[in-house]
Amino acid sequence: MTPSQHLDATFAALADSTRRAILARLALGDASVAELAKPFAMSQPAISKHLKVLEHAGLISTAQDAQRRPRKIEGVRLGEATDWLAEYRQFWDRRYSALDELLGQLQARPPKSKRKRH
Amino acid sequence: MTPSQHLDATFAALADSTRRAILARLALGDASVAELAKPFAMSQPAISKHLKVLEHAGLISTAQDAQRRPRKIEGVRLGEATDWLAEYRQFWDRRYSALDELLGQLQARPPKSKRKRH
DNA sequence: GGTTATTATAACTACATGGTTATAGAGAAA
DNA sequence: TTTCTCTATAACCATGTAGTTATAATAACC
Repeated sequence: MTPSQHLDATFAALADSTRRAILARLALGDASVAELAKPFAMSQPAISKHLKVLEHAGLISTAQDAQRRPRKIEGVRLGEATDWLAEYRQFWDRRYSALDELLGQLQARPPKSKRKRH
Repeated sequence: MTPSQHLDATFAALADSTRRAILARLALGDASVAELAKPFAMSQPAISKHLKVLEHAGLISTAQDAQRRPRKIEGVRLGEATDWLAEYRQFWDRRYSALDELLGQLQARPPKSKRKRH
């Protein structure tokens, strides 16, 4: 898979509130399919499908414990998605620009002398 | 739209390489539909559809200039998506944990004495 | 007015997605 | 061996998505 295809799969997997809730649960620790399905008014096969989408995107992995198939969160793709979004920080984050950064520093620790002007 | 629906729309809009490329172009400055369509081997109506998806997600807005409908990038939703992802930083970012932070500091400036062991 | 440029909309096709129910399979338990 | 538990898979349905071509709408230009 190319990096672009990774982003396709990652963002598509995150574009569903059920799957985001599953990730939120897995952030607290690994969990079986039955545990993951419990909070939802949805059949077990539906949850298995969501898990397949998440795993295809590389956001989770599967282990084995008797009949159970506990899922575990995997961070790499989330990091890549965050990296992609970081390129657009300037469009919402006031702290982004070098000027703002400088102004913030000046406000926190105003220089006493040797101020340069132009 | 609820915050969850915003995330649905945002992540779904980002799950397509054409739309991500359009955002990358708009990050360089506002652009008309024709300008946005030029790099793609795709019909103009197809681009208009992608723009509609992006606008529905609140990632871009439309202005008017004669027949032209220049698009502009809007950062708010990108920021919300980043905020959501930030909750999972610990799963990929080594710098996240307080322990790692401390270890990094120790490595940068190793203490000369009073080293504790266990 | 007639033409040209820019963009949107409509109608259509092919395929993906998100859900269902029914069933199969693998492993533990009795 | 039989039964129970846990999970996956198959078949199906409704809807959404991504593209197409054809056409309409709007504004500028001659």
